[in-house]
Amino acid sequence: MDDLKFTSKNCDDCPIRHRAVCARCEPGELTLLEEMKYYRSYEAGQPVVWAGDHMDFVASVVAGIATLTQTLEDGRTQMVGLLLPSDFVGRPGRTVAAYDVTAVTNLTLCCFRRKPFESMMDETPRIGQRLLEMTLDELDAAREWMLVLGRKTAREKIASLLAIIARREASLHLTRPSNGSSFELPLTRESMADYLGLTLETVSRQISALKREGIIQLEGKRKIIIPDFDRLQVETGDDTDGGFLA
Amino acid sequence: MDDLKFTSKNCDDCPIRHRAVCARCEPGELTLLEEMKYYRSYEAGQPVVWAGDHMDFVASVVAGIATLTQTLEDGRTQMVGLLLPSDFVGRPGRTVAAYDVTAVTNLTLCCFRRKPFESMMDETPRIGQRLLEMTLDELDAAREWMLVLGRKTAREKIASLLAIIARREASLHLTRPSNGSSFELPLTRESMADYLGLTLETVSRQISALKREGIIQLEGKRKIIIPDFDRLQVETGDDTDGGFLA
DNA sequence: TTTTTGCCTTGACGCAGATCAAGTGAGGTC
DNA sequence: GACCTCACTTGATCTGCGTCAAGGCAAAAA
Repeated sequence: MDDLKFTSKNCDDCPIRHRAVCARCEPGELTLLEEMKYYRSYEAGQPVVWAGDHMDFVASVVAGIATLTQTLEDGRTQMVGLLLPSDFVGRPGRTVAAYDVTAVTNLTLCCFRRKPFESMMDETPRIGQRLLEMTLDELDAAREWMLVLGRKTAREKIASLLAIIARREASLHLTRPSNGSSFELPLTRESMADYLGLTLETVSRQISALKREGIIQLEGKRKIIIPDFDRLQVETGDDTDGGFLA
Repeated sequence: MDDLKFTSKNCDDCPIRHRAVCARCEPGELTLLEEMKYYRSYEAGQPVVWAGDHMDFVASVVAGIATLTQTLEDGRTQMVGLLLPSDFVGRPGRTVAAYDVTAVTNLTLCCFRRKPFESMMDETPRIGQRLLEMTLDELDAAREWMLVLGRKTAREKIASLLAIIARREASLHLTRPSNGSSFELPLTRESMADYLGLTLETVSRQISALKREGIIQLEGKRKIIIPDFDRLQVETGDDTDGGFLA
């Protein structure tokens, strides 16, 4: 775990920046939240909760990456969400986890007990509004992923995933994805397969193919370099007019 | 179109029951909403909006069925949502439609101009709360569908769709899905294929197979009878312990 | 009545991706 | 140094579903 220092008593210099409850808040507005929050850490690979477990807290991701997955009885697994720092876990008004949550890397959560969080929400409409915004964004992401899962080829799926990670990586540095950008893959081949609705062998083969054709470069097994982002973008099968939503 | 009579001036006897804004509201609380609402009708097959269009209203479905779809440039189509009466269309804070919305049957929407709706939301936290709940439900549905799209076989996909429709149908009559229940399919084979990430031929073949094996019965092409709901449930591949979320 | 149109079914065939299986290579432990 | 394990790669084969093509049937149009 990183050496995060959790000393702040108000949101402005809170290092956590759990988007739902801290970003943009009025100074002093969230004193109660500050008082009821606490932290939990998980090792890479550890489960956070299992679907069906009782869950008496909601949380936001402080550091690390977690996944939301669903599993059929025969073991088939589908990842339904990827949780990055500032993402929200759990759902007000529900006491039972709907999905398996697993730490992919070492993970720190900033937790709030459910009950006080819910009454806080009642008193501070701002929190509910932020949560609504975030949930709508997640819904859009889920729907975009439905298109990927339902209609794209294995190759397009891989390209889509890489493009999404590259874009997200770039947005951390407040830039557009550019040529020559590189990043460390946070997921194993198997996790990628679970996200894309493929097998790990197919993931491996398609990554090899993209590499062979020079669309991506590999350093080791996990570091990806994208020499020409537009070329990768073409492989996703998406509209090329760069049409981001206004 | 049905002969709905839109005469009511408050929510209690409003025949519309747009869940987001009317259900459970305090009498008189939503007078402003009542004043700013208006209705639009669409014929079966008509587009409501195209992705990318400017959209100056939000709405809820009064009668009929609509679909949300996404399309790749080469024409591959994926349905990402099915809108039934009381479902909400559009999104506060966004002026551009993210998906194609199409009327499947004849359709009536109850619309609110965006601006007044948004200020109404600011003044009436209850509306935001309802919208958050609904959005979270939609998110769960989208994620459940990701599992269907990513990991289920064609046969399981069809069974899942039929089970969902049967359940929804039953809930309209406030019962659990029972043996011998029947319903009219609201979708063509092609729309089902778009929803399930299949081709219409595969949909047709799998429906024929389920019929041949007596798991479903057909009357005409659209009327489905389910002699034994548990047998259908088995075909979905889902957990059998009937585990609904608490 | 015949023709057209929209929606659906069924068959034959091919291929993308799953499955099964063997092998590689880096890091860790003894 | 020898051995193990874990993540990944690659090959051979199989198969579920897509693709292409030819009807069928009922309602609407002519």
